[in-house]
Amino acid sequence: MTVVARFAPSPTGFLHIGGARTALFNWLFARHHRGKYLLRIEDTDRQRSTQAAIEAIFDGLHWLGLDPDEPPVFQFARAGRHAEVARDLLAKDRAYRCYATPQELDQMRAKAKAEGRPMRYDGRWRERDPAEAPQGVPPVIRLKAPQQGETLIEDRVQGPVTVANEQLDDMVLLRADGTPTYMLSVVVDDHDMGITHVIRGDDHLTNAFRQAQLYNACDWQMPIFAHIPLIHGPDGAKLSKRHGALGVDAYREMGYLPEAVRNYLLRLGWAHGDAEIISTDEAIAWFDLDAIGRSPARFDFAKLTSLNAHYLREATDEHLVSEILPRLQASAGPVDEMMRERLLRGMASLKARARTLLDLAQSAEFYIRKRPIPLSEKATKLLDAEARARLALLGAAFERCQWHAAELEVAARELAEASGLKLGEVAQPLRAAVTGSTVSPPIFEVLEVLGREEALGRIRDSATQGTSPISAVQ
RNA sequence: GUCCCCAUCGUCUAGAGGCCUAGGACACCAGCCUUUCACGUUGGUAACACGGGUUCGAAUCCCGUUGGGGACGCCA
Repeated sequence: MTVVARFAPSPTGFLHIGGARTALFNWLFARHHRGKYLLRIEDTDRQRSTQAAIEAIFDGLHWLGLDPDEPPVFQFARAGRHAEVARDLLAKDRAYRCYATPQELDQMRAKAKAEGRPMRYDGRWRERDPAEAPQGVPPVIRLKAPQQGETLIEDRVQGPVTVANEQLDDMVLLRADGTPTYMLSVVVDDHDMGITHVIRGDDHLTNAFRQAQLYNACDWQMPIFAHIPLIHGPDGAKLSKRHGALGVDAYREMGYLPEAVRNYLLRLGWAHGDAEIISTDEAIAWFDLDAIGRSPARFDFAKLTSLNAHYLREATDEHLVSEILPRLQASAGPVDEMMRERLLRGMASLKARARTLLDLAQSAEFYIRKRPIPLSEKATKLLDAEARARLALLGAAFERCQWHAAELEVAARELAEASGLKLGEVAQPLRAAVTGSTVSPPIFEVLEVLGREEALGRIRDSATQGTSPISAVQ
């Protein structure tokens, strides 16, 4: 049997992180079994579905590398087919028209709650003669669900789960206006699309019982279900926006790499021994439903960030430069070819220190600043009269150097030694003058990348002019 | 309220009756490295929710308690 999996989001908001994980699991499962991974947009709620949300889902999936294997199916477009199945069921006496009004249903629920019974429709039109139908009330079509026995789901993650059929009521298939409900649409679409495995959030587990009844009523074979636990916030409660319930695009904006997000999501509720850093090929080879945990996982930004730092270090310098370029241009102005070259040469050291693309862009800014470069508060404080005097000496020494990191370092060490100073006492002012900050990649390497003219210029900008070197050292 | 599901360090998890003195990762703390910050590296703190069984033996199986989550729409 060829595996056909699907991701079926409703376009009522962005592609959130939980949805992304569901998509990832479906994608991995399909790849692992050399099957297909499809996308279905569940847009039957015309009020809440938006084009913007549809675009956000496509973009988010694309960014994560989870594009479907076939063009997406739009559920609303299939409403006719859904209604046809409902009429079919009606003809086969497996469904019936119900004329209960919303007010009646409200009363039913209130009464059931007061009596401590399940809040269900009582089936009052199930066997009633349609001739008794009230005038002018458009009926809904309900499934004639079994009333005895129990319904069993052999869930691949949760194991066998059963519910007594008395707990379930006769669900609405077709609304009074003739449009299909979600339950009907999902079952018909999954069947028609040849879906073999339904991998989705735990919140659908109870829906699966009702869907199972529908499959039976249609005499269709049921797909295999796998309900994966939801992602919770750090406090164990529902994931809130503040805690990560954001659109995938928000993670992109925060400077996370898609590889990192995927790796993080994969390890949320799934593990393969002690493996932490998992490549896509490994994930495909190892992924299976059996290893999915049954308990909900809490979202943890710290671990995501740590993974991101790893993938940042693994990324090519070229790629990272192009990733941060737009951000740099926005914050520090246009970037010319020479600056781009500097970024490229400095990237190896820069990326080892960054955790997100945001960090990276910020820490790279000094490479593209025009003189005189802005100094941070700490850098300004560091550059007191004494430090500036040292800089003047250092600049003079550098003038005589071949412009290589190693040689510049020797010159600085010699100067420090001659003045009875520690290297840091010379290097820190130098760093402040050249990068505008007290924190940077190794400073002699920075000097080399920056180039003789620019570096010497920056040193001159901060050095004390016309002060006697002798007095300045003291 | 009714039903369903879940329960190992702070977090993600390994663990499928003896390999467990409970392993790894993130976070945290300390040391080393070092011109700063990182990286790296060495070490450390830290968990089987509780109570009953079953068994020679239980983190692992069963029951209960507690705690958490989810579902109960003519939403999806």
